[in-house]
Amino acid sequence: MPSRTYGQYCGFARALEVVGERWALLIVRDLTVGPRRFTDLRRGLPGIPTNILAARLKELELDGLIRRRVLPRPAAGVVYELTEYGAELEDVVFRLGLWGAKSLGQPRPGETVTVDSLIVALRSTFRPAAARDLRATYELRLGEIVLHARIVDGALETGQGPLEAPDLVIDTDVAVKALMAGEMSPAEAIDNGRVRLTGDPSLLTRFAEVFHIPPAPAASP
Amino acid sequence: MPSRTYGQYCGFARALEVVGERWALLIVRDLTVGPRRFTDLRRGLPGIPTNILAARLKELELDGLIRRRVLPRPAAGVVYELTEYGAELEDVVFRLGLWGAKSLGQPRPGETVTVDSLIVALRSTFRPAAARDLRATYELRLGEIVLHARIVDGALETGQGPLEAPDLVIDTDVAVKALMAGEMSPAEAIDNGRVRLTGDPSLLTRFAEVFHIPPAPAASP
DNA sequence: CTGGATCCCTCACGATACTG
DNA sequence: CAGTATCGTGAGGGATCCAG
Repeated sequence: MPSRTYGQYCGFARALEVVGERWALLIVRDLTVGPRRFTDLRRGLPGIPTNILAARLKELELDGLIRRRVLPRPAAGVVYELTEYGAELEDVVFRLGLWGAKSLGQPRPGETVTVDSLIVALRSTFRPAAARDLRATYELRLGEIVLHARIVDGALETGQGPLEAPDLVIDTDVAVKALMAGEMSPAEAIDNGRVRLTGDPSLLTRFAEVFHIPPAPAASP
Repeated sequence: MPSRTYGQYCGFARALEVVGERWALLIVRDLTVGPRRFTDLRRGLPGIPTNILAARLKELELDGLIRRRVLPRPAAGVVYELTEYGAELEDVVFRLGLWGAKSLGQPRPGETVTVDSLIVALRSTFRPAAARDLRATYELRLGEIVLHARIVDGALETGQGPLEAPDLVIDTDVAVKALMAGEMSPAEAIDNGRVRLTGDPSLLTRFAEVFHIPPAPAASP
């Protein structure tokens, strides 16, 4: 049952046969953040039918991208995690995400933001060069969503949830995308109330430099 | 009619909404090689229904990835070509193709090879560093498929069809993949007759160095 | 509660025929 | 050559149910 094929002996076509099915790459995206339970994935993929999620997980496991692991006691349960082969897709996920971010205007009705997609957004926009001389911890809040980033020596660590004593808490909404894309300056963002800070305000400028969505090229009609 | 959506405000999800539909990225793949007519694309995508091809082209044009251009006389006709935004996907196509190439075993029954997919394969596996001191022209033949590559000063030029006086003509079949992946040495390839050469045989070794599929990591079960 | 399996319904896709 | 029209099929959407 090798899902639908393209009939071409070609690496790229083969890649699409493996991860080109609907939802598949979104599952991979969330798993690049870390191992996840069935229910975690379901929460992170609003609207995915459970049968589809189960089917994709089976296919991805069969193709060697993910591994199903039964947790030892007392945690009990099952997690899915990327194999090394699956993890090699991280870079593609990052680049495709950056490319797609350029087409992100305003959220459409009903669109939500998930923790893991935001973590991926931070990791994919992270510019080590711009973070060389920075040592800071951030806590980012978008409504219910809370996550954190720790920057040390040009390296980035991210995770869900709050931090004990972050250098800066950024309380915001989807406007953070405009900030990261350079469409809104930190000063503007504060002035119009789209971000509210707790901590060292100068770290917001660094944030926008370190997590940066490159601008789209001029439209060619 | 923004095809099916994922309901997430996320650059990556948006990217999949734009190019995640079946066939869409294969069309982009072929267009990275150059402008193509409807019929060219159809030939390069064996089995694509014409209504699907037409629908994808409309969607991709609407999303600003491709441009429909009516050729001036006397050529007459219509070509599709990537816009600058669409062309930014080239790198993702290359990387995904390399990743997928690792899962390419033997061709499955009925699988074909197309010119443009082979050109993309050459361009994505090309290693400028390995070609620094090389100046050579290759003609590659796989059955009916004929294409060429010209390497000058670490730069690569590719195209369909033969060349006037290539330094080396490589007459082969899908085994060329094993050669590029390092699974078969140039000597072996010649010995077992999977490649037949016309020209300077030593250039075959350079070919395998310059166009190289990196090996897969050890399987992690 | 997690981790799915099962059902039905719809629409995107596949195959083919046909037209400007 | 460059598509449009038609129609059948199966993957995906959505709700519900079940076992450990």
